[in-house]
Amino acid sequence: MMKKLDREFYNRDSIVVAKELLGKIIVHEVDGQRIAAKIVETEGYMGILDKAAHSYGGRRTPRVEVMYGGPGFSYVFFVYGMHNCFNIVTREEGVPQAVLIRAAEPIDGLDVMARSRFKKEYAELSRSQEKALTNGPGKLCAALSIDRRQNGADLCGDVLYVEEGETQDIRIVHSKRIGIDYAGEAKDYLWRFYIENNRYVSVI
DNA sequence: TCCAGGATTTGCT
DNA sequence: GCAAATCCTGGAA
Repeated sequence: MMKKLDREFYNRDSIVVAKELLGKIIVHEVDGQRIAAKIVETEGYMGILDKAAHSYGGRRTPRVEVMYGGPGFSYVFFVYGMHNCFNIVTREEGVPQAVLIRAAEPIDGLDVMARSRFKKEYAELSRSQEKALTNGPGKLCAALSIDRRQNGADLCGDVLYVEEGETQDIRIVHSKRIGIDYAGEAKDYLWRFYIENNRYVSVI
C-alpha cells in the first residue's frame, strides 16, 4: 500500500501541487471496489488574481465555497449541462485555489471504469474506447464515479484520496490551459502540465 | 484524421 | 437569459 498524500502536500500554490501530482495515483473506493488511475495531466487555477479561475476577483458563491476552505478537499463542478470536473483544493483557508485533474491512466478497477463509460467490460473495448476511458476531465469523472456528491469530500479520508506513485524519471511538459478563451491574458499562462509521451493526455 | 455543430442544465446576472 | 475549466457524432478530406 502506497503512502497517502497528507494535508500539507496540498497546502501550497496550485501550480506547484499541479506539477507534483503528475504520476501520483488517484483512488476512489466505491462499494468495496478500488478504482485507481495515475494522474497524467493537470491544470493549476491560482484564485483571486487568475482570470480563468472560478474564484477570480474574490468571487464567492455557493458553488465556489469549498475552494475557500482548507487544502486537500474535493471541488467538483458541473459544466456544459452534462459533465463533471474534479479538482483538488490547495492553499490554506481563505485562499481559493485548486488543481483541475484533466486526465489519468487506468490502473485498478478497469471493468468498473469500462462499465461506467461504455456499458461493457474492459476486454470488450475497442482500442479507441480504451484510450478514451480517462483522457479528459469529464471522462475521468465518469470512469472514477466522481460527481457532485463528492464535492467537499476530504481527500485525507479513506474513500477518495491520492497515493504516492512512481514519479521519478517523468518528463513534464508545460502548456496553455484548455477551454478558457474568455480569460484574457491568463489564457496564455503555461499552467497546464502533463507527462510527456503518455497516451492518456487529452490534448497534445 | 479533422472539423463543425449540437447536447443539456446549472449558476449567476 | 446566457455562457460554461467538455464530449460525441457525422460528414468531408
